[in-house]
Amino acid sequence: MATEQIPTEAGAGVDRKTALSSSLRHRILTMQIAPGSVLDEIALSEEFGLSRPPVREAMRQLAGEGFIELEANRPARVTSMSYQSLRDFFLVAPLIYAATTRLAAETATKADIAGLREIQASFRQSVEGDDIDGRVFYNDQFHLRIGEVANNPYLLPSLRRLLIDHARIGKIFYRPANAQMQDNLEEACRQHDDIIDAIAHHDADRAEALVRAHLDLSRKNMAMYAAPEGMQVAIGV
Amino acid sequence: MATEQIPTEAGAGVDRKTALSSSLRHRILTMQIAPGSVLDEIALSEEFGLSRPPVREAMRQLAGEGFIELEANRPARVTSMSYQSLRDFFLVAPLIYAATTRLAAETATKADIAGLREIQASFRQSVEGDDIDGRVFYNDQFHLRIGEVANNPYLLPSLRRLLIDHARIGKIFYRPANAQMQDNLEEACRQHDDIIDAIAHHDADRAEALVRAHLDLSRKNMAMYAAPEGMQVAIGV
DNA sequence: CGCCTATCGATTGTAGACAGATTGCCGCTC
DNA sequence: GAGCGGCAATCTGTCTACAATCGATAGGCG
Repeated sequence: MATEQIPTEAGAGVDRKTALSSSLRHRILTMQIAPGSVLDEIALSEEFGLSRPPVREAMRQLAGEGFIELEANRPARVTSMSYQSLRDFFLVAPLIYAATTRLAAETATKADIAGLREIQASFRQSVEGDDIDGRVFYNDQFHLRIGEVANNPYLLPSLRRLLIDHARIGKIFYRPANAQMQDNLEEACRQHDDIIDAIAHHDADRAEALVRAHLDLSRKNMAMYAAPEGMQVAIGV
Repeated sequence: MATEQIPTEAGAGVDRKTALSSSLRHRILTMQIAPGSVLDEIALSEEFGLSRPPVREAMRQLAGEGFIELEANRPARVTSMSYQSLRDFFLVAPLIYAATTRLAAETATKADIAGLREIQASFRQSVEGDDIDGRVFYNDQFHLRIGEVANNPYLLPSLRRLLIDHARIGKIFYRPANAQMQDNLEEACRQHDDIIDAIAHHDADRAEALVRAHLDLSRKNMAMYAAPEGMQVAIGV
């Protein structure tokens, strides 16, 4: 267990607790830690040079965000996934994604657009390179940022929860399997660009349509067994 | 500080940490602790006979649920509310409430219906009596239970977040001010009954329409300054 | 031979005490 | 007299150590 790889994406050298949280989020999103796995408090405290209480605090927080599940007198486990999860996901995702994207299109500033383009640049780089975890991570960051631009505290919790499993579903299904999937990936990348454009032009209708198509692409990319049509949403603010 | 009043609604004598969480939730929902108030770790640890670490754990959890807000090296504060909050609330609430209610109508079992009726009985009792906190609390429980019946892990986080402010908005505006408001309150109570009926008959369309009307009633019950129309949702599963 | 039970080990939960940061106050200087 | 700087008190963040609970294994009984 000398593998001391600490991928603290934010590079928080001093704040080890933040590093712990970020690292765990990243590992869970990229399935370095599989759904259902147990998390050992002592191992984590040693890895990050902390004692157990702050580790436990971080656990509670991650549990609140939906990354892990806690049970009394039992070890923490990474939130599990099932076929039911997939069904639930594709039922709700269009609803939430469409709503956040619409709101983002209405309120985005130039700084917001710049931030989105920056993330998208990293995503495109991951797509062109062979960085699977990067794709998963920056796709997550992209949609999360849209949610932050939308800036509605009631919508964000569900978006965050969706994004966790969006990343994990992606990690499962977006393997470099065949040429068709590579095409789809590049299509997804173009859709990101188009979504940014629509948001930049405050075109909520187009942004919503694009994000729906974006989700449909994900859905079609995997076996159809778990994919209902999803809720339709028409927003008239 | 001999005031050892422990209003643990669940009466969890042994599990003091659960009692702490439940009590804080209840106090925040009923605005016994006002938005923006600071929470003193030491005072809470003394009140519930705990040391600070478990109190801090509970704080992290409550922060994840949206009840309080944490900042580094600063005291925990109850999540604040603003005019913007009200606007955001009525924009998103119809979307989430409609979706959860539809799903509940599709999946509810007889046991679920019985549970809803039980909560509704307590709500009606609070309405007929003069128990304002009871109204706030059981209305919260009613809609939360519908969310639990819907049983979609991606929808629940936002519903929970909405319900926090639904309760607090209710506490602000549903004072026993005038006869009109009393009428509205009784109307809301009848709507609850109707919603249960619609769910029991698996009539998703009717359930959705009812819950939208239910929210409109809330919206009309207060000054119109903060109330946009809200997003429309049409669900075709 | 199989099932139940009791004890042991390991892990979770908690307590009390210590370092680091922040805020408010007081005194000093201009 | 007003503004700035330093000091102290308080609170947050953390650590070490102890208690309680759970799971597994081994032994005994039917």
